[in-house]
Amino acid sequence: MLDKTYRPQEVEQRIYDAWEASGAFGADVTSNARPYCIMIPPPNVTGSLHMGHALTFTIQDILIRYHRMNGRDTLWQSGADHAGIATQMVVERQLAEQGVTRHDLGREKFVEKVWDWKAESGGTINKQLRRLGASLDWSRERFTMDDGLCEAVNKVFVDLYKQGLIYKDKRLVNWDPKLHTAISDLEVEQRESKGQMWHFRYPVEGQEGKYLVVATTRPETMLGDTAVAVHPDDERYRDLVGKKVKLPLVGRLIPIIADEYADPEKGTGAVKITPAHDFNDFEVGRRHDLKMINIFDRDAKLNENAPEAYRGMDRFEARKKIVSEMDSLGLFEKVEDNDMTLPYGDRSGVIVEPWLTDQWYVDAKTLAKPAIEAVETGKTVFVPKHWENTYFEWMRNILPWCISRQLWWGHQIPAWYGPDGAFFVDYTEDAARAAAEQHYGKSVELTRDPDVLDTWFSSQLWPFSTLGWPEQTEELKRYYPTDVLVTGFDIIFFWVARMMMAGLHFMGDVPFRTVYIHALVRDEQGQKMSKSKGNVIDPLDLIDRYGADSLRFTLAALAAQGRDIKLAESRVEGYRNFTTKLWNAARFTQMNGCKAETGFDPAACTLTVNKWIVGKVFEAAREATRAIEAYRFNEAANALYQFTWGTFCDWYLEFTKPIFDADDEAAIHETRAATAWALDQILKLLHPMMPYVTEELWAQLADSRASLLIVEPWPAFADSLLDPAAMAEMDFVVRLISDIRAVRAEMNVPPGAKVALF
RNA sequence: GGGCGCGUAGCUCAGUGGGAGAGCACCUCGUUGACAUCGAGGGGGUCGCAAGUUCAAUCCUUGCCGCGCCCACCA
Repeated sequence: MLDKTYRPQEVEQRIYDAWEASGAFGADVTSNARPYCIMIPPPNVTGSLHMGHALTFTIQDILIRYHRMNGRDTLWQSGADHAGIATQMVVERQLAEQGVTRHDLGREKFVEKVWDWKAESGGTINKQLRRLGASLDWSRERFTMDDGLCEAVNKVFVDLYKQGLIYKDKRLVNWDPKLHTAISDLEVEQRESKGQMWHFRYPVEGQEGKYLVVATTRPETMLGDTAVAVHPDDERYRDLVGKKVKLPLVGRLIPIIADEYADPEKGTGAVKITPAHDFNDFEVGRRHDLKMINIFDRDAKLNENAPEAYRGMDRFEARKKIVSEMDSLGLFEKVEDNDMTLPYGDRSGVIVEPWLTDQWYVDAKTLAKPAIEAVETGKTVFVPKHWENTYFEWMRNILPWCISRQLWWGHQIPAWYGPDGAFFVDYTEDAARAAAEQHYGKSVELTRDPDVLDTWFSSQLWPFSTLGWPEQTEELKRYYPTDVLVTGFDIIFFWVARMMMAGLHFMGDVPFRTVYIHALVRDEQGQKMSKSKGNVIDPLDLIDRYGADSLRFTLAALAAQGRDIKLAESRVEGYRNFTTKLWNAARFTQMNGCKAETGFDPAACTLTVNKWIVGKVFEAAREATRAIEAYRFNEAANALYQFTWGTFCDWYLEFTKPIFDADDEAAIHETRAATAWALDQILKLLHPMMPYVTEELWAQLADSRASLLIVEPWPAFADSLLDPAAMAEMDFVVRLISDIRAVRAEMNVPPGAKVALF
């Protein structure tokens, strides 16, 4: 006999272990079944399960379990991302506690430390994913820095280089002065900020007492000014073009140039040009062949190109000093408040600095073309569709992708430098050496480029690198392109777009047929969850208290398309009650001797009430199927919830009571079988969303039957199962009883008292 | 500046060209038998505002207001 309540804490672990041990999660590359593949968005190796993970992996697991039950050979590829910056920061922080920096250790030792850290702490999220019930193929777990994946990264880099799609360039990058690395545009976060705009007088050369007034939000960069620009049509300054101003504090003479970049409406109409420290100024500098004077070091402190008094000074201190110096020279005109957005590094939280460095770039514009076309022609479809606009918008305006990072943890760039700085990019050091020898006519000392690649450079290969590429494996042939990618909108640019580009370029086909973009999970008030706000709901805590199934079902029920999920704990509680309800319904059937009967034919039921529940099962199954196929998980969840509670428990089980209490053996027999059958269908239908409780009930309701997960097909029925006459009759009875109850309530008829209706 | 999404019951959210819904919360009644993590019943909403299309609009169109997000720019 079943216990009175379901206690998930006591069964989940055991069930998961049994599933995993059975090998049922594994893909079978030799199978004749149609494949179905989802690539897990590899969580950061530093990660631990947060609510966003819980949502995305629940959805993926629902899809995987659903298709597995439908007989597909499912591959849900597991693995983790090495997460360059994030991981390096974690390990550096640990070292800092011991008063050690990575430079004290040296590169090799440091990287060793990171691997040690990974071995010890890197598996956290995988344990947590198991608790959620995720049926990933753990046997194929990959890491973005596995040997095979490293080889793929290496090949992609060298191939693209040889195709002219990767190149080295000296230009401005977003420099993170805290982490001492370049970052890509996407890793820069624009934040609103109240700034100020200062107006300074630059004395015009040879015209005593005449000034050109420039406005700037960044006074400290004036030390690197190499021109002042005015608009060619600006009457106010026309006579000054071609003349020079004397840069205060520095003494350098810099030209006044005409360039359309200067906007007469903004500031004073005259803009100082600092080509080495501003993206727009850089372009102006290129057009006018201006000198580029770099005045910052890697910490964004003033360097030797600044006047002596400023050297070594932090950029913001320098700003104050410059303003006060200009003031005392009588060259400060005014300052006004100015709202602006400032660029912050998304990892470091400090303001990034445009800085002139040598970096490696991908020609994303070229790679984007087929990726745009693939979505335009529907080879890959976004669900919901409107995310395609976001994708197009970014892809059509894509800029070169800076892929080199000045870090130690990651894929080191396969480029080697000769003594004179000439470089050789090749698949192996030997090949590079050979190329160098040919170039120099002798063997020379080579040094490898110390930089590593942006983490996303390797994750963009995930859909095929995990399948063994560049080897032409059976897996690659079988599972690529994958069926669906499930992810949040926040990484459409970082990851989805880049997988599209890489997949099309190297595999000649899209990496996935469908991209399902789900919502963000927010707190009850709609705030983004964050540690600093203290509003984080920990999915593991919810699993502890309510069970994994309750959390999963809640997330599925709230996962409507096109809206963020505001998670209220009361919802989880409500769905926990649902699992209890289901459990007790099963207990009821057990108490009444209902057992699954082999060979039971639902179409052969004779009692109207049984025909009715068979028809209702049919309708629920049809609706759940339709909803899951359409990625409408909330509709599937609600349909099954309403059917299980509102139809099966509230009505059908009540109707069976008088049958079981009477002594019509034939009726009792049929009803027992029908009840057991209907409940079995419910367990199967709920299994993708609530795998644990359904598996436990499946095992307890009949002796020695095999795991629900392993053998049971998803319920699909012929239309003939629906008996319209029985459905109409019973629906009428249900409505009639409801009405009678309402009337009795309205008339205040005491329970048990009889009332005549006319 | 460009784009996207959202405003439905006290709260969290579904939904549809023709009856306005669910869960939670609230009120009334009910515990010997599947389930109080429950059952039966109930109160509560001019579906953001305005105009238009339509026999009919919460739903379609336009405008406005409010909220959120993304991208770009920012001397």
